[in-house]
Amino acid sequence: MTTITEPLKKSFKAQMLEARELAITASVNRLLAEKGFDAMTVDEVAAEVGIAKASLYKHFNSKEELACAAMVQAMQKAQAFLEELHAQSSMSEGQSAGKALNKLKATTRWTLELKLAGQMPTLPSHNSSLRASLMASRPYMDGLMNVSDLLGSWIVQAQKEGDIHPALPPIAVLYTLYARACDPVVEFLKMSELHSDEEIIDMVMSTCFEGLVARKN
Amino acid sequence: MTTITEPLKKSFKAQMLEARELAITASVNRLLAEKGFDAMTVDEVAAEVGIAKASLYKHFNSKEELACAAMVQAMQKAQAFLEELHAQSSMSEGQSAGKALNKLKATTRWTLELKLAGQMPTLPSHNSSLRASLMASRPYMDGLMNVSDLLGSWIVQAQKEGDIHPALPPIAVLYTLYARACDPVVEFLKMSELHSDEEIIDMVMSTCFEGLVARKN
DNA sequence: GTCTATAATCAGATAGAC
DNA sequence: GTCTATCTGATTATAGAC
Repeated sequence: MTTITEPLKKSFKAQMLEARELAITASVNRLLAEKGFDAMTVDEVAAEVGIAKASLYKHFNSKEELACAAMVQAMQKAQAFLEELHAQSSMSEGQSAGKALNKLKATTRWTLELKLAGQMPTLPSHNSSLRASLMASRPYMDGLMNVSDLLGSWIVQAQKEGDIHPALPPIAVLYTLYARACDPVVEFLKMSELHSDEEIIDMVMSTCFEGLVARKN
Repeated sequence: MTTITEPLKKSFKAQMLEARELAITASVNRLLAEKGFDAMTVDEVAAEVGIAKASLYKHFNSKEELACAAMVQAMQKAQAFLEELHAQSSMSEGQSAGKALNKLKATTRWTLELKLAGQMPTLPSHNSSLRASLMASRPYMDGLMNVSDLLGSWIVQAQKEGDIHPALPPIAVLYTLYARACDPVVEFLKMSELHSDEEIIDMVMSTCFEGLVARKN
């Protein structure tokens, strides 16, 4: 009777496939964080996953698709984090945790922690084939829109609450926060080995939100 | 009589050579700013300079040397700018222009202007063969030391004057300023075409020095 | 020193057996 | 779907004539 076994079989195979692809995107994500898209080779990915390069190409049609899948996964993680934060803050209306600025700070801190842990995939700074692929990827763009909308609303709210400089266009604030995901200051400070990860995060957070100039208030 | 003509001849040839190499580094500098080291091909450089690729390799032994020469030239330009600033401020002791913070701001603004003009060569964010070559290049490292020393002294002075946040290690401030040379926020804002170059610079300057958070003082 | 032509290498992608 | 072996194209670098 195939009516019973077939669906189960299919589901099992699908699970194996999904697991394999998750292992792949995890490796890609790590390599993308470590060396970036250009320096990452498909051979390396295959070696790290432990399968042949040709097998990779059964799952993904190109190096760009490979990287896209990893970026989409990372974007989904970001979405999950933001939604969690959103849900938490709804339960603490009026309290400090509910303040928009604090949500922005928590997000930025999370980003820096991810980066220091070597788990933040980095986009090429210049235009490249990967950029084009990402812009053509619905799941990625949807995720990006989602994240940007939520962060954007927090930025506007924080400006209303007088916590974020009101003269700055929200888009500029958004970009400034996004830029923390690829801030070279983090790597430089890490390389200097003079500070702990926590200290590095605190310094970058401070320069980002408080600025370099001393405050008198 | 070779005693008269020879030196002149030699000097002329040397001048031609220097001019040619200046044309080369200028092209490399532009391409480095536009697409970065990895995406820049030696063929492109040759095409833009208007000579054969093999001729390039008579002047420079590798792609890395080519890029190094351009980076050294850019570094020298920076040195010249800083020294000019230093000399100017010596003549206006006690005045606003002589304040260390203002020199740091002027330097940052100059960096952003260069970047917006497409004349700021960008290093690969991750380790690469170029990094190794630069670290092995005496003229580059000498220039970097020079620039860092001068900026470092201004940072310390600005902290003494109470203008820069005193809790920040000077090295963190230095890195934060260096990072403006490859700040993706500049490109993102430029691409959005919502703001003029001046506005972009003002926004980046503001977030860098004043921070995102509103100031009450 | 400049050129044309070519070598050498590396990395993305594919063929075809199993 | 996975493998080994191979193709293809791009790119760095060089040989050798002038």
